[in-house]
Amino acid sequence: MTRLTLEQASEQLAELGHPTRLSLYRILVKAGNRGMPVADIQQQLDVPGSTLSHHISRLLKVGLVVQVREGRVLRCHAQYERLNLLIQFLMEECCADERC
Amino acid sequence: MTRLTLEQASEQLAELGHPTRLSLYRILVKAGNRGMPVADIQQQLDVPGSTLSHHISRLLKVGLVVQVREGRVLRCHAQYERLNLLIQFLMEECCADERC
DNA sequence: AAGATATTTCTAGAATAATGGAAATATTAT
DNA sequence: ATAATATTTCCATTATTCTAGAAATATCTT
Repeated sequence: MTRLTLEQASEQLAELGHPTRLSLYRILVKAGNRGMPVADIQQQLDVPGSTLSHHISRLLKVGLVVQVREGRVLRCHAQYERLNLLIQFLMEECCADERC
Repeated sequence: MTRLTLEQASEQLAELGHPTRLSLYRILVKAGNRGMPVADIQQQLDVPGSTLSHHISRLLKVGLVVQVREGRVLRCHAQYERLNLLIQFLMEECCADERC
């Protein structure tokens, strides 16, 4: 994928637009390529499992996060590429006019 | 202001996370420094006035848009600085780990 | 002052999202 | 097979957001 549609971009923005999810996403960004198991995220965020799971699944749905199973642990990874596309989308046309 | 809090960032992201508002915001970004009157935006977006006003006020609330009255016209302007802060926030720590 | 224009505020109904406990599923260990 | 662990799915409740008509406000024109 090389470019987001308005729909895709607004969906992703909406998912990042929740404090718990934004925090979760940043934890994963910070965790880098090794990612992080759900349990570790939960420890950092201090929310009930079902709530956390709900938020993770929303980030999964829009492709900002990916999960890989490792035994009984599910490891989550931030999808940097998606964030880059989103930022690209936000900056598009930003200089169609004058200085920016 | 030089840095957003998580709360501020998530509020702004939530407001951009709606297709009509994202579209509206991009129209203003594209319009550049001269901005655009509400009526002109309405013509481009084709939504009822009260709906448009609601969306504009949400963007105003988080500082992504600013309005200046010119007679009976209200001219809207995108606040690029805010978007830059937001993008900065999203990219923070992005390379705390390895390649990015 | 009255009328026209631009836009907002009020209001209410419909839709969507957030939260978290309890039950279900998947995997590993004994 | 049973138990233990990790996580999700189900469910119901509460809260928030969306939408748009109608009324209100602000400004300009005559």
